[in-house]
Amino acid sequence: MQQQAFRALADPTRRDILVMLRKGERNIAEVAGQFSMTRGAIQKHLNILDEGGLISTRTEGRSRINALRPEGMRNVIDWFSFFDTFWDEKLTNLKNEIEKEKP
Amino acid sequence: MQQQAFRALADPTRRDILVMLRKGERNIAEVAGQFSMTRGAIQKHLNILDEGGLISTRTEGRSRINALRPEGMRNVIDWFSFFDTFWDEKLTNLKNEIEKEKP
DNA sequence: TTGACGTGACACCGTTTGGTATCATATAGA
DNA sequence: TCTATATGATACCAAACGGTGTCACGTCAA
Repeated sequence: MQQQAFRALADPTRRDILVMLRKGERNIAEVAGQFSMTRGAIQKHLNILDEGGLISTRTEGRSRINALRPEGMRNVIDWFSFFDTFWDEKLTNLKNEIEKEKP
Repeated sequence: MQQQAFRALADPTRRDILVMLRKGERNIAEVAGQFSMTRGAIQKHLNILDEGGLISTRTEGRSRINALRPEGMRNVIDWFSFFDTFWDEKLTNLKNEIEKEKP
């Protein structure tokens, strides 16, 4: 799953989608409207983001709503904590803060 | 360059190499010795990590020494600061701490 | 100088990825 | 019901990627 998250983040379009979703949830067509790319391509990107746990999706009528999933980023942050003691401390603290903020 | 860093992090072998380099710098053969993969493949991975700014390399005699480059991670952390205010504050503080630690 | 060693640079191959086009399904609304 | 809309699924293509093998070059040591 962590691997899926890193893979999802490797594509610039997908990172742009995440930045876009920061402003609020969107269905596939709305996301696709912001990119010069077909809906099919955007849908694939959204699927990959979902597999990486970076977004959550739910179906509402005939729309599929995509929303940011901040705790999915924890999988990425987790990895960074492998580094030296300095990083480890800083990132562990950060993770704890994120935990506390979760609803 | 930020894109190169994300791309470099997308491969599990490359992430393992970074974790390995945490223990100290290594030449190509030494890195390759830890993986069931040819030296050529490892060399390619090291090149990609270098392009992403995640490691630094220097030639010493006939050896090429690869070392972790923690500030290269900043390019990645920078991107995460695009998210919400909470994340922005936490990560900005983290970045500042890293800045202070730089020699 | 000779030879072993570490590396850089290619060429090559199979697989994956990014993107498009197309068809099928399901839902909202007149 | 009929129609337009939003999506899911699939096939397909070109390009990029992961990995191997090979050869040439520079460096260290005898």
